[in-house]
Amino acid sequence: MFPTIERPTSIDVARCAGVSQSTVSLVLSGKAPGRVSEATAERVRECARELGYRPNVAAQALRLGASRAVALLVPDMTNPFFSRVLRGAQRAAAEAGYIVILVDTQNDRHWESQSFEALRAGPVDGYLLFEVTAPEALGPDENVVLMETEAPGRPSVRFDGEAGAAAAFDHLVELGHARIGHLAAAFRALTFEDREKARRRVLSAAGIDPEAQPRVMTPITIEDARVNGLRLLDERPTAVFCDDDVIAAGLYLAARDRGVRIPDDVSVVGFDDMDFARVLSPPLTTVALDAELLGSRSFELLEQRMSGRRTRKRVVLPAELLVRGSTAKCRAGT
Amino acid sequence: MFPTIERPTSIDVARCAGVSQSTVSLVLSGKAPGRVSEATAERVRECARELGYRPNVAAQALRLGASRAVALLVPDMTNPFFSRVLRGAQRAAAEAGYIVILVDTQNDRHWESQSFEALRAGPVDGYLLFEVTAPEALGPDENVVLMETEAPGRPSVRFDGEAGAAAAFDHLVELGHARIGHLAAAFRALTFEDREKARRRVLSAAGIDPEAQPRVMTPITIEDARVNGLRLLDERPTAVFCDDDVIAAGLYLAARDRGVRIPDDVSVVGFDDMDFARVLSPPLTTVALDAELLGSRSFELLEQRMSGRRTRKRVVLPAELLVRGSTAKCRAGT
DNA sequence: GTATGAGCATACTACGTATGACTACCCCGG
DNA sequence: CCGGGGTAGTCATACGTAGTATGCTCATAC
Repeated sequence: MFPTIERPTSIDVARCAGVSQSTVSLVLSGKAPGRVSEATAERVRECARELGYRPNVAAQALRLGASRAVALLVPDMTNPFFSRVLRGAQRAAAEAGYIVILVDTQNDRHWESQSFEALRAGPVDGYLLFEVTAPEALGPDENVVLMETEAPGRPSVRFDGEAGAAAAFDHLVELGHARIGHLAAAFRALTFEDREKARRRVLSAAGIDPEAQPRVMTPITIEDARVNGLRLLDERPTAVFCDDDVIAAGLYLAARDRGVRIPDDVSVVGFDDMDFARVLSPPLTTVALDAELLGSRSFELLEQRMSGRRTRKRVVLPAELLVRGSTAKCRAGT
Repeated sequence: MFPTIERPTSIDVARCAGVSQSTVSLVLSGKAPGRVSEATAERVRECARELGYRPNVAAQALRLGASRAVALLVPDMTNPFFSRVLRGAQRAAAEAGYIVILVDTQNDRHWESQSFEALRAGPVDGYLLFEVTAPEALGPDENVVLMETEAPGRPSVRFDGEAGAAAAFDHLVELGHARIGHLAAAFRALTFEDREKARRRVLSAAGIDPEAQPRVMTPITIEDARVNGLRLLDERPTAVFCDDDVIAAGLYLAARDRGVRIPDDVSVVGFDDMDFARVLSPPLTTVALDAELLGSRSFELLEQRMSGRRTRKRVVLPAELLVRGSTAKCRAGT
C-alpha cells in the first residue's frame, strides 16, 4: 500500500543460494550442524550478507509467539533516576538480544492502564514494573519483575532503602540534631514507606519522638517541593530529610526564599544522588543508589523467567550515604 | 514451548459469535458498514469484549507490513531534555495509535549503528532521529524526521537556536561585558554550530573580536565541564556563554572551586532551561526550549510521511531567553 | 542384489490477521 | 418467471518464518 522499502526475505536468500527456504532458516538460526553441509551453509550465509538480509521480526514473533521485547514502565521519565534505570536495562537487554520498550506512565493511572493494555496486545514478552499498581491485573504466569516494590510470588529487585534512610537519620542525630523534619513524597510506594519506617526507628532509638517532628508531604516536583518546603521550614527544624533529591532541590529554593542558610541554619539530606546533587550550593548530602544496576539486574531476573525458570528471587541492592556539604553540626543552642 | 499465556484469537471470537473469522476482522477494524448487519456487528463486539480479545500485533504487522511503532533515537537519555522530547513524542504517538521505541545511543557510534540495525529489521515504521549521524545509511524513501539537524530532502524540526544564542549574547553585551568566554560543547552538531555562528555575528556587530575571546570545548557532562570550566576561568572572562545547561552546571562548580562569584565576578548563560536551572545558586539565565513540543511536532511530521504524504517540511520552533540571576552588569572596571 | 543407515536437503504447515473475490439470499420490477 | 441489484456474509489466500516429517542419494554391509 505505502511505498515501504522492500526488504529481502529468506526466500530471496534461498533463491540466491540455490537452496530451499527451509535450509536458509536452518542455517541462519544455527541449527545447521548435522543437518546441512558446511559448504551449503557458508553459501547461504554469504548470500544473506550480500543481500543484507535481516529476518522479519513480525513473522518471527508470529511464528514463535515471542517478540524478544520487554516493556519497562516507569512513573516519570523526567526524573533522571529513571533514565539510568533504563540505561541499565537496555544494556542488559541488548546483550540478550532484546529490545526495551519504555512506557512513561507520567504518574497517570489512566494513561498507565491504557499503555499497559496496549502492551498486553502481544508486542512484549515480559514486563519490568517500577512501583506500578497494576500487578494484580496480570495473571500469575506473566513474566514480570517488580522494581522497588514487592508482591507475593513475584520476583523483585529493590534497594535497601531502609538501611540508607537509617544511615541518613543516624548521621543527623550524630550531628546533634534533635528537631528533624521530613519532607516526604506524597506518593504511596514501598520505597517511601521504608524510609518512614527507618525514620521512626532511628529517632525513637535516639530518644526523639518521631510523632513530634515536623512532617510535610509533597508531590515530587521541584516547584511543589518548594511550596511545601516553605511550610516545613516554618516549623523551625534544624535538619530536614527529603525523600528524594528533587524534593531536596525544592527545599533549597524554599530556604533561599526564607533566607535560611544551608547547612548553617538547617541541614539537608536527599535521596538518590542524582547528577545535579553535587552541583547544588552547598553540595547535597544524599543516599546514593546505583540506578543502572537496578535496571540491569531486573532485566536479568526477567530473562530467567522468560526462559522458563520460575524464579521468585528477591534481590536487594545496597544504598549508601554520601556525606557532602549540606549537613553540619547542630547550632541550635548558640 | 514456554507456558505463554494463551490469548484468544479472532477465530475464538468468531466461534463465540457464530460467524466467520473474516466477519470478526471486518467488524473490529471498522469496515463493517455495508458489509455486516448492525445486529451481527454488535454480537461480535460483545463476544470480543467478553473474551478480552486483543488483536495480535505480530500477525497484524506481518499482514499489513506495518507495526504502528516508531523509533526515537537520542544521544543521551540521562539528559532530562530528552525525557521531555520523549514525552512529547509519546503523547502525540499514543493519540495516533503508535508506540514509541526509545533508543538511547549513549553517544556511542558503535552502539548507535547496532541498535539502528536491530530496528531496521522491521519492528518500526519510521524514525525520529535526534542529531544522529546515520541518515545517509537510510534510503531516501525511509520515513524519517530529523530533529535539531537538517539534511537535503528530509523533513526536520529544530529550534531557532541561532536566534536564542544571539539573544543571549546581546544580553551580555548590553550588560557591558567585553570579554565573553564560550564554554562550548565538544560535539559536532548543527545546533552548536548555530550558536557559534550567532556568537561571531553578535560579537562582531558589537565591535568585539570573536577570535580574541576565550573559548574552550568540553564534553557534555557536569564533571567534564567543571574541569574545562577551570581552564576557561583562568582566562579571566567577565561573562561566559555555555552551550548547554549541563555545561553551565559544571561551570558553577568550577567557579566555586576558584572562588569566583556568580554573577558578581562572572556572568553565566546556559541553554535549554532544564528543570534544575532555576534551582542553582544563583538561578541560571538560560535560553528556554520547549522540548516536548519538539517531540510532538516531530512525530506529527513523521506521521504525515508514514501516511504517504511526501512532505519535506522544515519546522523551526522558537527559542526564548530567560533572564534570571546568573547575569549582571559588568564590573570589570571597578 | 538388496537392506541399512547416515547425510543432506526439501515440502509443507501453522502462527493470526486483513481483504479481494465470491456466493447466497431476498426483494422488486418487468 | 426471470433478471437485476442490493445486502449479508464466507472463502481463500498471503504476509515471512521455524520446524517437523519426509524424501532422496550414496556408500557400506550382508
